[in-house]
Parts: sequence; structure tokens; C-alpha cells
Amino acid sequence: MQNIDIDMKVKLIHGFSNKTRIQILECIKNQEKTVSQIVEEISGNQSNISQHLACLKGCGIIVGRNEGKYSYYSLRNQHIRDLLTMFDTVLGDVQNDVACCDRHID
Amino acid sequence: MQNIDIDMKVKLIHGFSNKTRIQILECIKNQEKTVSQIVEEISGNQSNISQHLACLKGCGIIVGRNEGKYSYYSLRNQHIRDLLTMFDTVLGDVQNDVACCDRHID
DNA sequence: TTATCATATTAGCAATACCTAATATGTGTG
DNA sequence: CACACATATTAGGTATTGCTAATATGATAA
Repeated sequence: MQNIDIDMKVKLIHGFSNKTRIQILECIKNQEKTVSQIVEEISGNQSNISQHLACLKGCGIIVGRNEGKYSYYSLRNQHIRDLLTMFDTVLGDVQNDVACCDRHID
Repeated sequence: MQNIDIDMKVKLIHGFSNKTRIQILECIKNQEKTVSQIVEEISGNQSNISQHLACLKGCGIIVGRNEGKYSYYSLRNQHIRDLLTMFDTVLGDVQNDVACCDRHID
């Protein structure tokens, strides 16, 4: 694992480290959806969601396709789905600790 | 999955989303180490590493124990190790995309 | 007890990420 | 063509994160 790989790994993980992005991923975990469906389901702001979708897509976490005036987004593949599931597993282990951790660096 | 859980999940993932923290985790992935060992191995700054260790510990990702004047840190459990491995797996899938993504939100 | 080593904590600045509001693009429809 | 709808992009301010440098704590050894 070279340095270049670490940078990419961090970038990848960063894709998952935001509440809105996690909500989007949960939202499309089992089926592709349009931007407006996502916006509605997570009660988000269109511009904001669109930016996060671009981020997730740019990081290779999701894929998008256009059909007419709609854009459909879905998880890139099963590995991403597995990763989301694994987050839940790990969360179960650490839940109490995370609950009482309200800082990230100091 | 309630909102409260999403917040905790994001907090947990955030623990993994920094280069120094990933380096620390890789460094102690297979055996516990002291702070100074970690500082040396990843060529870091003592204060900085110490802060990141506090973050990782606060998030429940690692555990620490004191012995004399040394503090030893290691991964919390096998699930964390599995998660780190899974990041590598997923990275393999998306590597090209991540490589050309140099922004996170815009 | 004084000195030294290992680690933790604090403060403040620098960098990054995120949000909202405004605007642009692109597609279908009357 | 003009208009409406779906989505993307940009700009900018605000908030969060991470870094370095300085200092504090705590343990051992001379």
C-alpha cells in the first residue's frame, strides 16, 4: 500500500463521512432513484443534494444514468452495499463510545 | 435506523476519513504499538498523533492501555480490522474514479 | 528531588468542507 | 418558440477540521 493509495483511500472514505451523503446512500441502497425522489425522501435541498451526488459519483461510490429529463442514481456495486452494511455492524460494537464522543480532534 | 443512529454512524465513519488516522490504523492493524512507535513509523508529530489517537479512541475505533510510562494502542476488535480490509477491496473497484476526483463537494 | 522521557492538552491559526441562494443547462410540451 | 420541469453549476459566507507550537502531566531513574 503506497502513499498514493492512502490518499485515494482517504478520499473514498471521505465520500461516506457526511450525514447527507450517508442519507443519500441509504436512500438508494436498494434501488436507483431520481434526484427529485432523493431530495423529497431525505427532505433535502436540490442544489445541495446535487452537489453531494456529484461528490459520490466522482468518488466512484455511485453511478448515474440519464433518461429524458431525469437522472437516476444507484450504488456502484455490491461491495458498496456490503460496506454500508458493515458500517452498521461496527456501529453496533462501538455505539456507546461514539455516543459520548463529541469531538474529532481535540 | 433512526436519525440518532445516522449521526453516530457519520461520526464513526469520520474517524476513518483522515490520512493521518488511516495511517495510524494501518500501523496498528496487526499489533498494538506505543505512541512513540506510531509517531516514528508514520513520521508524524507527537502532538498531532496524540490528538488523532484521542479521536480514534473517543470514536471507539481503537482502545488504549497504559503500562508504566507507555501507552499502547490497538484496534478495538476484529470488525474494525475487517472494515479496514473492506476499504481496500472497495478501493480496488473504484480506484480509477477516485484518482480523478479532486473535489468533495463542488 | 531533580532530570528526563512518554504522552496529553491547550490555544490559535490555516485549510477544508458544507450550506444557501442565484443562475445555467438541458429536455419535453403546448 | 416559449414555458415548465429536472438537474447541474457557481459564488460566497459560515462552520468544521487539522495543524503546529507551547505547555502540562505523569512515570521512572539517577
